Amino acid sequence: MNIVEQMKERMKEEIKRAVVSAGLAKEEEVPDVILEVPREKAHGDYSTNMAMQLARIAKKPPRTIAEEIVKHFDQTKVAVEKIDIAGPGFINFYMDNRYLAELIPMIIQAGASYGETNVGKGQKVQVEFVSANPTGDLHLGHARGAAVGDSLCNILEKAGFDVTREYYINDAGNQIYNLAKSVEARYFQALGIDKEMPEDGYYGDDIVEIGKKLAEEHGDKYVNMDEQERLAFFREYGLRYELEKIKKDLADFRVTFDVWYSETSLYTSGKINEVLNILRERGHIYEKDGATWFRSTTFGDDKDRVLIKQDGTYTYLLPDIAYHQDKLRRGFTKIINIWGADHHGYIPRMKAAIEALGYDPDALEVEIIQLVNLYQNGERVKMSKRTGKAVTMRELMEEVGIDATRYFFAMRSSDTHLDFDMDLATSQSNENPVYYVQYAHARVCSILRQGEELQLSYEGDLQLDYVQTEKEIELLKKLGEFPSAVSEAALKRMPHRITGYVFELASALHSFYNAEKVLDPENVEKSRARLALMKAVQITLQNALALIGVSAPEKM
RNA sequence: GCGCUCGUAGCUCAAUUGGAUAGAGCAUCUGACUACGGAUCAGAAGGUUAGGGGUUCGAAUCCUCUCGAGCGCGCCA
Repeated sequence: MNIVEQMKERMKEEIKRAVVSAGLAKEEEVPDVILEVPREKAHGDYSTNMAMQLARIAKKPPRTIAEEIVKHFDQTKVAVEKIDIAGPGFINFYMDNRYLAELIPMIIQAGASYGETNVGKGQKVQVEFVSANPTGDLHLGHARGAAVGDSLCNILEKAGFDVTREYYINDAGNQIYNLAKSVEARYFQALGIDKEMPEDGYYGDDIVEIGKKLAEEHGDKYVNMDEQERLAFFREYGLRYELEKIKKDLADFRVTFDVWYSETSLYTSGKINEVLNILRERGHIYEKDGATWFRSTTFGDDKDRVLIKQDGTYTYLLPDIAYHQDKLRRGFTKIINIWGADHHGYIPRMKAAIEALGYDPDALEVEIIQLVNLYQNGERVKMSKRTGKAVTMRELMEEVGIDATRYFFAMRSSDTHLDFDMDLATSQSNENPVYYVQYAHARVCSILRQGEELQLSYEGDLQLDYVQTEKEIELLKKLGEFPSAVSEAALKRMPHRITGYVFELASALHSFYNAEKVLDPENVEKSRARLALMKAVQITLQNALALIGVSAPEKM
């Protein structure tokens, strides 16, 4: 807990004490004190709505209550300079903000760990994201999921959760058969032999590549082979090729996973049969029309769901239920799935399954990522899976750059539709917010370099009294907010809060920079104190950018 | 037809989850120290939060209806 948070806690306690000693409510009746930073600067540094909340309990008008609270509030206990009552009964506190300078040495000492909190209390959380089928290139939507998922994981870790990142590989079922058939067709075509693509084939360039590669490496070796044998080989080959490509794309996007979980492994390990038996024993299974059904309507789903088809094969749902049971058995008390919007209708049946297995359905949380529309040259680029003409994640990284792409996706709340403007994201100008933040960092680095050249050090004893102008106080406040920004973003699963935070911090830095000089050869102590402030800003910018997977360049 | 998500400045998005005069960026307009890096800063203008009704001290946020958009509604994954 840093100084800002400590002060906030002390303020809350003092407000509560004042309420009780004013006789407005008994100790146990006092609602949780909400202490906010008002939007308006004119409303002070902190503000509470306690008087309004007490209106019902104390049976008095809010403004009267506010006056009594203020009367009993001991300013000397906390660094409060002035108190106002405003509007319908807000109590506004104006602080003596000199204490904030203590943040500087604290942040420098914390270094890369600054911003860490323990709101997660070590809770074991599993986050499953991307999980794209290994049948083609990752595209725009996957990129958004990857950026949001990875940022969320970073944030959760920073906030004290024990996070496992997981990718579910759909390497079983129909689509993999289609992959094998598609590879087969492209292989024959590469050899100049006419062969039709399967009906639900994959038309991406990557499959064409695989066909060529196979033809080059193995010639016509597979042409006359037994079809089953041939398809089995192509299946494995295609799968491995696609998976390696996905891993490479994601790693280059700065996204790595702890676990790559194979759907096929659920078949071979017997976990599918096991979960089926459990559901059966619990009475949630029935047979109808030659198929096996899960009575998910018992748990609020629209209709019951087929688990085993007439032909004896499994639907997608069954292994997925087994997978989710496995997650819970591994000791995760919270499992977060990040899904594309086209899967949102799937949530009720998955929750139903978890409940049917005897777990709390709230253990599963699904974050929906809305679809991305791509615009280029002012026109909407329509995506098509069939023609393989979708913009791939690889293209996006190469054309737009990793920093800009990750920042752009992390910037927006993920539950809204997103228009991705390629021209804007590619432009290396002030239209692009990522440069604004990175520029702030480069600027700070530059100042620190020049401080070194002048033989000025921020190490050792500092005279922090020099840090006191309005711009510096603003900057310090922002620095102090970082840990609570992390906690908020983690608890509300909102990575875009961090993007917002880092932008505000950059803004405070630029504003300070234009108003005050850091290096003043005439005043060594002042320069040193301000250099230390710059160091604290540098650390915080780096830590915040790291959370969203954006680099912090020293020069641009 | 039913369900889910959504509709906020000209554009792209926020809004501390029910709080004060709804905020940023871009675009537009006016300015800035012969620049510790001008990819910056200071300021102006821009709104009936799609629309109506309701709940209460108080609503962009909760309830309801209408309009509009996207996505679902398979023994596909």
